[in-house]
Amino acid sequence: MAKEFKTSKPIYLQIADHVFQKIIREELKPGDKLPSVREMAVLMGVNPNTIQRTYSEMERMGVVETRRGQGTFIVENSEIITELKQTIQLEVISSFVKKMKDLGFSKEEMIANLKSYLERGEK
Amino acid sequence: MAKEFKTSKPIYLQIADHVFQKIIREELKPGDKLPSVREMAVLMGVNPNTIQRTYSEMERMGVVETRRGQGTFIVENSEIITELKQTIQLEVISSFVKKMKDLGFSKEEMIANLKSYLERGEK
Amino acid sequence: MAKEFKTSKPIYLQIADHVFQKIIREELKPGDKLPSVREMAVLMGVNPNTIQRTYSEMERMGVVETRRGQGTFIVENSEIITELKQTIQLEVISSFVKKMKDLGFSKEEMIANLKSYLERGEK
Amino acid sequence: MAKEFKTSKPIYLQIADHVFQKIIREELKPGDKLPSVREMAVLMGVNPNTIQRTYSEMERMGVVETRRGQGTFIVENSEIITELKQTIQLEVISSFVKKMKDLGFSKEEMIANLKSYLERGEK
DNA sequence: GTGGTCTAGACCACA
DNA sequence: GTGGTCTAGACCACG
Repeated sequence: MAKEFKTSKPIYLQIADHVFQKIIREELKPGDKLPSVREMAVLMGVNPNTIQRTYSEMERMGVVETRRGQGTFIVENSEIITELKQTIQLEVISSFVKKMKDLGFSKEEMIANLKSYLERGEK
Repeated sequence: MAKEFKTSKPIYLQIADHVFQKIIREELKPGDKLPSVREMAVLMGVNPNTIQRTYSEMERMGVVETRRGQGTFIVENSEIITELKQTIQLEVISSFVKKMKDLGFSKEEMIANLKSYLERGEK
Repeated sequence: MAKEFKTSKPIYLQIADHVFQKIIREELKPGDKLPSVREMAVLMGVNPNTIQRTYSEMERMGVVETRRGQGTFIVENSEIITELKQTIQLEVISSFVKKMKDLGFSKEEMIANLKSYLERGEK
Repeated sequence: MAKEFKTSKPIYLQIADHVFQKIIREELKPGDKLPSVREMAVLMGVNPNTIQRTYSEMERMGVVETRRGQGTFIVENSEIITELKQTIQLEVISSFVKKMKDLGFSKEEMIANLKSYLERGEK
């Protein structure tokens, strides 16, 4: 399916993002089973080691849990998802604000420039 | 002085960013001489080779020029500053937008969330 | 094998030229894998860092791409070969013309002298 | 007069070329006196050390001779000039031919490509 | 003194 | 295994 990866970011994290987006779009819901490591490896066209890392990372983040002999599942606790989204968003925004401030932009300019970027058309 | 670097980004690029910010803040102006490779290495607490790489990269970007046996200088072309600011800003904003989009936010939400973050007080 | 380098030009660029020639002669084709950094270092009798630099430079020129953990490959784009040949040829010719002009030769003399050299038999 | 130098070639050699061209154009003839090192340094806007090197190099090539207490002069032997021109030209042409051959061009192509380059307009 | 190149050897993330 | 980064220390041409 998706065989092209950016070179700038580790593939295992790109795949995690991919799964994470499916969760956000509710294509994957709490309790759903993820494909096995081997299946996913074939699906994504990568080495199983890479998927293993993806699953480990997602488990570390508390998004996913592995049940011995059964597979990997989205955690039942649905709050974790929204919490996670909040946390990541906060990081993204505060990092953005910091960088723009370093460039010498005021709060108003940040918003204005963001708007004009979005209006110029997305990518 | 500045001896702490993030682990995620190469040190030689972090130092380049550091110089760029000085340029943007006009602490460094067109024609100014940068510290010699060896001096800068001591200042930043890294190996001279690392600074060498920083300077090479900045020269490749057209921000800096080396004059044989004399040192490394900010290019005389004064447009470079605004160009640099534009380029960096574009990177920052597009990266922000991409990440927010991945989190499932619409354009309107991005702006709204940024506003509310800024109103809550900066960090 | 090839252990002799000119002193005038950086070794890492001489090795790049060496690879370019293999590409032009089609001993290396789009998609082909280059020797690993360490292998090439042994082959050319230089330090791995030097090869690293060669590969970086070639990637910056768009001739080569690296795939994480797999190695360095000639880019798939097959136009690259003709482009490369064009670019190098342009450099060679314009450098030649410049030098001959500095020696005080007119265009007609350049051509005439080149012809007579070629007719005397190549070296 | 000439204060801009290419970064690719040592300044002391660029100045030697400059003098050499004057000789070819007969603005400087055998027996003529060159400006003193200090004068020339001011003229070219460089460090006297650099001119010193230029003169040494030209003396090594047999184009120039220094007479103690009098200065630096173009050698009286006028053959040396034409010989020198011949030698350099031979180097330039044979190097050009070698490089073009490496690129896979036949003799006819070398001439044809040189012609078309020259017709496209000089720089 | 300046930047540019190179070696030797190390550690790292990634696949 | 792969490439990418970094340190330590050296030599060079140039000004």
